[in-house]
Amino acid sequence: MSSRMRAQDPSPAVERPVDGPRMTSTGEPRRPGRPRSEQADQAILSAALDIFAASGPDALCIEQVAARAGVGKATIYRRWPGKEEMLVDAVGSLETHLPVPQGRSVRADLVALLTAICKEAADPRRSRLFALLQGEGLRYPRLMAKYVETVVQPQRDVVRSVLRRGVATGELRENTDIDAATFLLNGAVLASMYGPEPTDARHVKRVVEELLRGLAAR
Amino acid sequence: MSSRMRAQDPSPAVERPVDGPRMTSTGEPRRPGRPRSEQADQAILSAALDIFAASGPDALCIEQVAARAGVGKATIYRRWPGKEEMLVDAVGSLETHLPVPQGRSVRADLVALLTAICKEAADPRRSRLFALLQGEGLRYPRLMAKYVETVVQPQRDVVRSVLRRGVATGELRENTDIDAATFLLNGAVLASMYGPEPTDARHVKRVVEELLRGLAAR
DNA sequence: TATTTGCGATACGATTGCGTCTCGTATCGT
DNA sequence: ACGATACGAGACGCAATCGTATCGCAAATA
Repeated sequence: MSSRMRAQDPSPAVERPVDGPRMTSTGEPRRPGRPRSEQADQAILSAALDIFAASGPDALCIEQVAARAGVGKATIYRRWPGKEEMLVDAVGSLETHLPVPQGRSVRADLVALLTAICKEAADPRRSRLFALLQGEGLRYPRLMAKYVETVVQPQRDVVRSVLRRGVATGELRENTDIDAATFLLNGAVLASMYGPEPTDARHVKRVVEELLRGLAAR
Repeated sequence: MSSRMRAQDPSPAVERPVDGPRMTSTGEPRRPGRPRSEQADQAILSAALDIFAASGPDALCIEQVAARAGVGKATIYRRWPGKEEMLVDAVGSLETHLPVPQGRSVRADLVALLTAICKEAADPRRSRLFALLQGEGLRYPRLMAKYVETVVQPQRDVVRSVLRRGVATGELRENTDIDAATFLLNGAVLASMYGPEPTDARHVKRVVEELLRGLAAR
């Protein structure tokens, strides 16, 4: 859901018969006059993400976004009342593509998942966004919440489901602490984002391996 | 080392006989005139850290720092040429107090260390600093480097030394992947800094426990 | 005491980004 | 055609912050 009622959505409650040209592509009633450009929408959000990644939420300025998107400032202010609202929608436009766990083994599933997450994180748009939100989250709570909802939560949910299934099938200890394990796994990915190295597949494999085996000597 | 030559340190190479009042507390030659106020130094650095934690490196402005420190702007510009140089020294003034590993067991040492690290991280000055640097590190490389040198590196070194000693004493598997384990441990602490919960001692214990035992069923 | 430097305070011009507004043009429904 | 709305472009005034300069006073050396 958008963070703000758009001008072209006067009221979702208004019902109209389906009669072709009066409806937008989303099936809602349409206002007279020239419709807003979907292309401009996308260009703005994309430019916002790029500049956000490059500059952070403070240094990002509407004028830059407008310039890069090739639109006028008014075109942005017509859609969002301010910087943060625009960014919330920009973050919401991100999509997370995670592999579906194959279920052959917890090890294979975790490696596949963490590899995919690290790969996504290698996209500067996401890694910078992520890192910046770590720091600015407190000052941009809605932005932070949107990011967690859009990106973080799905990742964490999949990891947890893999761990839980591992316990169910007996591949993992019965009394495995799912929360602690999730912390360890998420954290390892996280910590890998500091360094300059882009976290290759071997690294992920080693981390999963160590966690499954445990450090303690037998 | 300071990021900048202070005016009162014209040249470390100049040698002078020790003759009491002509020397500063650091034993360096002294200029005529009123010496700079150590109190102002400390007030500025402290205020800078506070405001940095509250606002981030962009929103932090010299005027605010001067106001909170109770000094004039000129007193700041007399010491540092700009914002980043001041912040580098401010970060350098942080001190890390880590417990010395007792060596009774890897488990106990790790729990003690991670607990201390989490506790330090609960200080907003540090946690916000840390989080902000995650995001702004690329734009403030010297600041980031100073923080890593002052805070991160010591922590990582101690954790690694504990793991290594564990391998030496046989408490940990001989072929333990120290790098991967360090990632897991650091990451778990890191990941815990997202949530609103302040990462209590129980959490740390569980994380260490799971990592030592391993998730895999026997 | 004379000199030198630091002090807090504040005024200053320059720069930057904000959010509003107004152009003339383009694209819709009627 | 006509009214309505969106478009790109950019001018405008406002506020914040920058870094410099200048007060008169304080604290040190010589």
